[in-house]
Amino acid sequence: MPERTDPYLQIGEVAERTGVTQRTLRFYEEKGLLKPPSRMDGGFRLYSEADVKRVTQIRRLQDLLGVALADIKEMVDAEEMLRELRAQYDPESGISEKRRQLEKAIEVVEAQYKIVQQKMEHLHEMKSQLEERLKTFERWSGELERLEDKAPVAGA
Amino acid sequence: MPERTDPYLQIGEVAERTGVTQRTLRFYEEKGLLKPPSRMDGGFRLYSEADVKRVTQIRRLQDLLGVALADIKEMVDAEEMLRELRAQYDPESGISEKRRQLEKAIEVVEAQYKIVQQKMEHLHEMKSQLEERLKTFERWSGELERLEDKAPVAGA
DNA sequence: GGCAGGTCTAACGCCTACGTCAAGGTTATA
DNA sequence: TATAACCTTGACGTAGGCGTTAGACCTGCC
Repeated sequence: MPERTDPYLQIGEVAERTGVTQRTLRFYEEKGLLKPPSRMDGGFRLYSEADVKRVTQIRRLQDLLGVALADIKEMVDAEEMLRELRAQYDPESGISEKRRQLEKAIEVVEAQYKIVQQKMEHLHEMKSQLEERLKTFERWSGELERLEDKAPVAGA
Repeated sequence: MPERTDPYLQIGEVAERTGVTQRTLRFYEEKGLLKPPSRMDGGFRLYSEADVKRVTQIRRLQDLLGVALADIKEMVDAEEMLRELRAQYDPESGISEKRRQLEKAIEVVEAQYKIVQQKMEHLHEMKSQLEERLKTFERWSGELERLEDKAPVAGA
């Protein structure tokens, strides 16, 4: 009788593994970014590995794209729809419903894609500029060195 | 007698041209992100073109790097030091002082550079993943279409 | 010199994304 | 069965980044 369902995790472990606080996990749940996890009899939250992934995903979107949690909710909601789409893969019910969901998902992902692209372009520009500046600095540094050789520091 | 100094701008124009509010401009000044601009006799702020550039620079750092204004202050402070370095380009006074300033500037710019690089790497990953997903969506879309052909929508 | 429209400072407000108690219930282990 | 370690739900607090309002002042123009 193997209790092989999933190695469920308590909130503390999830917090440790994801690097966020327990408060943040409850907060995300409150805001609908994480679906309410299952519970032990006593009320303790039990998270799955999928939840852990979801959290790291959220953090990446926050950090990389710098978008608000409300927008991130849109994105993860779309993901959730996709899970459902993939799960109920019976071609029986609601094909047009599925099409609508799929189109919504495409929309969201494409929006995300555009943000990523724009960011990358702008970052590329910025990178070039920074490289320019670093080169300038090296030149200056060389010039300063020559000046120091000619006129050694006072007190030396 | 040409009054050719600089076409100085009032706060409203700067706000319009940079896309930030007047409040934001005063706020940045308060926080040391913008040096106190000159004033008209009556007290109205008079900004230069350099100030406009500074503002757009600040916004880019905010938007692209997502760093706090305090950190941005460090960056723009370094820039200011460089202006000074470039301005007083007499090799007379304080060579070692200049070296220190230059090294500080290099430090700041390199830090910024690393942030940019990391962001770009992560964004690149994310981009690949998004492309994968879009391909998957296209496949699904095709499958759905075939299903719809076989079993036309109810009500048609 | 009077009016419209722009600007000034000061001060309080607000939203986001959590931090930080407090008081009490749960679980595992000895 | 008791005790340490963990978790629960409130509820208030906070930091950053401005928004908004009030009341007064300036500027340009007729």
